[in-house]
Amino acid sequence: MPMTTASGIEQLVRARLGEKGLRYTRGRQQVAAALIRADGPRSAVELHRDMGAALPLSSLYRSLALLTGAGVLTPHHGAGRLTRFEMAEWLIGHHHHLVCVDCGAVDDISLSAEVEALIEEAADRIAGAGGYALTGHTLEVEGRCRGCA
Amino acid sequence: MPMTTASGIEQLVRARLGEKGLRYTRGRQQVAAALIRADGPRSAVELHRDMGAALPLSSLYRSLALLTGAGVLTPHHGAGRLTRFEMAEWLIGHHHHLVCVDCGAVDDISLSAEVEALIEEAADRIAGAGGYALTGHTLEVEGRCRGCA
DNA sequence: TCTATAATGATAACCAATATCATTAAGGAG
DNA sequence: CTCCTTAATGATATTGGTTATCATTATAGA
Repeated sequence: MPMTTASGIEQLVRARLGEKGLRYTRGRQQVAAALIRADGPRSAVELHRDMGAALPLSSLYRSLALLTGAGVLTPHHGAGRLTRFEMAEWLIGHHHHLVCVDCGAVDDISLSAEVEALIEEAADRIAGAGGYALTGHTLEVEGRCRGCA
Repeated sequence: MPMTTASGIEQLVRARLGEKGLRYTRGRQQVAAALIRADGPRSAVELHRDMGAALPLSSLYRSLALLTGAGVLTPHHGAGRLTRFEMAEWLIGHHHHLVCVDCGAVDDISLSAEVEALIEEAADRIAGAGGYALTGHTLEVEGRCRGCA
C-alpha cells in the first residue's frame, strides 16, 4: 500500500532517484511537490503556471522527462496533443478514471477487488497472446457529468 | 450489431455524410477504406504511407478531422504526441486496445463476454455514483511490444 | 579546496497539426 | 448541357507543444 502523506511520497521519490544515481535537485523537488499537490494530471504549461513561473519551461520539461524515466511519473496523453503527468501508481495507488466526454473533467475511481482481479487476469492473457510484456492497464469510464447533462 | 463487411461499413459512412450534407469524395473514400482495412488505430502519417502517398497530407488531415466531426472516426491520443484514428464503434463494434507504452503501437482486442459484462456493470454503477450519464468505457492493456522489449 | 560530472537555463530546432488561399470539382437550377 | 453557387482540394505557411544544443553553474566526492 503506497504512503499517503506528501512528505512520505517525497521520501520515496528521493530514494528512487538515489538508487538511479540521480540528484533530487530543487527544480525536481518543485515539480514533484506541485504534482503531489495537484488533484489530477497536469501539463507542463499548467505546472509552470501553478509554480508561478519559478522554473523555466526548458528545465520543467527536462525534469518531467527525467522523473518519468525514473518511474516516478506517469504520462497521460490527452486531447489537444499535450501530455499531462501524474505521480506513478506505486506512489499514489492503482486507480482508474471517470471522464466527462463533454468537458473533459476527470475523477479518480476504484474497482472492486474481484473486477480488478478479473481485468488483471484478462490483461495478462491478452498481453501474452500479443507478445507484449504487460506493464499495466487503464480503464476509462466515459460519461456526461452533471454540469454537461 | 454493426455490419462486418467493408462495403457495408462504407455504405453506412456514405449515408452518415449524406445526412450531414457532406460529400463522400474520392479522398474521403480512400481514407475510410484504408481505416476499414487496418486492424487498429492509424495516424495520418501511417495512413499516408499505407495509401502510397496518393493523397496529400493536408487533405488527409482535413478528411480525418471531417470524418471525426461526423462521428465516423474516433481519435486516440497516444505516445509520441500524435493522434491515431479508427472507425467508430457503431461501425466496427465494441473493442479495446493493446498499446505499447514505448512506441505507441495499438492493436484491437476483445474481452470475454463475462469480463465485458462485469466491466459494463461496474462502469454503470460507478457512473451512477458519480452522477454521470454513462456513454461507454475503454480498457487499455499496456505493455512493451516485441520491438521495444 | 580542487576536480570531475551532473544539472541548469537561454535559445534554436523539430514536427504533427492547422490555417490560408487560389484553384478545382461537384450538384442543382434552368 | 451550361451556368452558377458552393464545397473540396492541394500547395504552402504558420502554430504550438516539445526536444536538442551548449555554454554556464551547481553538486558530490577525493
